[in-house]
Amino acid sequence: MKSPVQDRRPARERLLAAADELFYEEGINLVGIDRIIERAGVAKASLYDCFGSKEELIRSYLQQRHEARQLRLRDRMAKCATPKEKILSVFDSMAEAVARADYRGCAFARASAEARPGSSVKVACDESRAWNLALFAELAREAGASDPQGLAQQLRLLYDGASVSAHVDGNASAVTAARAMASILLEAVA
Amino acid sequence: MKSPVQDRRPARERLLAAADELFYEEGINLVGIDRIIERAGVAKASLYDCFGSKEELIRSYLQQRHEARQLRLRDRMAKCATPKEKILSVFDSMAEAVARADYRGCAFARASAEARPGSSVKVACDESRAWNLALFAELAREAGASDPQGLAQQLRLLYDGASVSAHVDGNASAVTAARAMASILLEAVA
DNA sequence: CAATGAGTAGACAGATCTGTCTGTTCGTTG
DNA sequence: CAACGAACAGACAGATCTGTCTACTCATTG
Repeated sequence: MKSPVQDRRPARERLLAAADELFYEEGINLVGIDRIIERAGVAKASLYDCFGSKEELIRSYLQQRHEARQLRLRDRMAKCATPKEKILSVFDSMAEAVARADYRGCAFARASAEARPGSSVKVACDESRAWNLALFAELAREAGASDPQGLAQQLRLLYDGASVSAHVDGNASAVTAARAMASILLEAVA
Repeated sequence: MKSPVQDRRPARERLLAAADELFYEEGINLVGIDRIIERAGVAKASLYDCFGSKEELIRSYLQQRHEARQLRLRDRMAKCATPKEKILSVFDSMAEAVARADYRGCAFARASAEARPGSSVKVACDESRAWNLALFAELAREAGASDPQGLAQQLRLLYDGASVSAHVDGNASAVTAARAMASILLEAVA
């Protein structure tokens, strides 16, 4: 009677894939459980078997995005010769993301805006941000900056600004502008 | 029997004041009608008489914030001698806001993240952003920039980045850093 | 074959939210 | 005084959301 399962991936994977699409596109609060299980082609009970709660599903969705982003950046940086190039490649990575039609800004910034303070969702967002800053600081140190923390803060400021503008205004040139400003900051390090 | 109305301001004002506090502090989707009317000390029917819907109340809340911000900036800029000082005073205004204990980031960015695409809330956010950019562009033109639009975009990028960092990380020094970078951009105009 | 475990469909409870409606109080004004 | 409008309290409808629960299917495995 019922349609057979076409997608042979386990329920957990299909749920995460559906969550990734829907949560990112429309926001974690506007998307309900029912739409996720419908898109995933999964029973509600399976969701609660796998994740236990919507909150935990959101956390897993964010963690998955964070890890994917880490991989993407590591791949890209591995092709760079110098720390400075690695820093700029972070902006190149953003430019690539922004160019996609389904770009909706930083997933963590968006989730953070919707999350209850102190929730595990908020914690996941903060961890991702901390990693970003640490990455910039590490690269700034390798590049020989006299104040790596300060430079890292400046770089992230540019990164955040570009992300906001690219998303809200649909203005991809903001990323280019941010990269150019970052490049100027790096020239000063010499 | 019932307690008399202590606050003599009309219901509309009290509703807007309550909305301003709650929506800004916790987000437009997490705050329900009931909590607003309770804080305002107003009957539910009054809310719907005044605004017609929650959506319209949110729109009015954002409009009120936008107008208050315009006034604040105009006041501050009136005390500045040069266009460059006026531009930097925008960052000073943000520094002042960030220093407040109840700072929760840009109200428009937050509302925008929670709003449905195409909603009147989204439109209000876009209008506010457009005004910001136009202000920077106008001042950049007065300052004699060769590419006022480009400079304005850079300035807003710094502004957005500082706002995000100050809010999410609770890091007020981001505003100082953004102001310093803006100052460098302006020196280059000279 | 029998047992197990993963998955499915869908009803249901309980909470919450927006918006409507009824009926009342009270100050102002004609 | 009488009429009116603005505000009040609160019940109610209808939708939606999270999370639980029952009962069924089916493939794998001992």
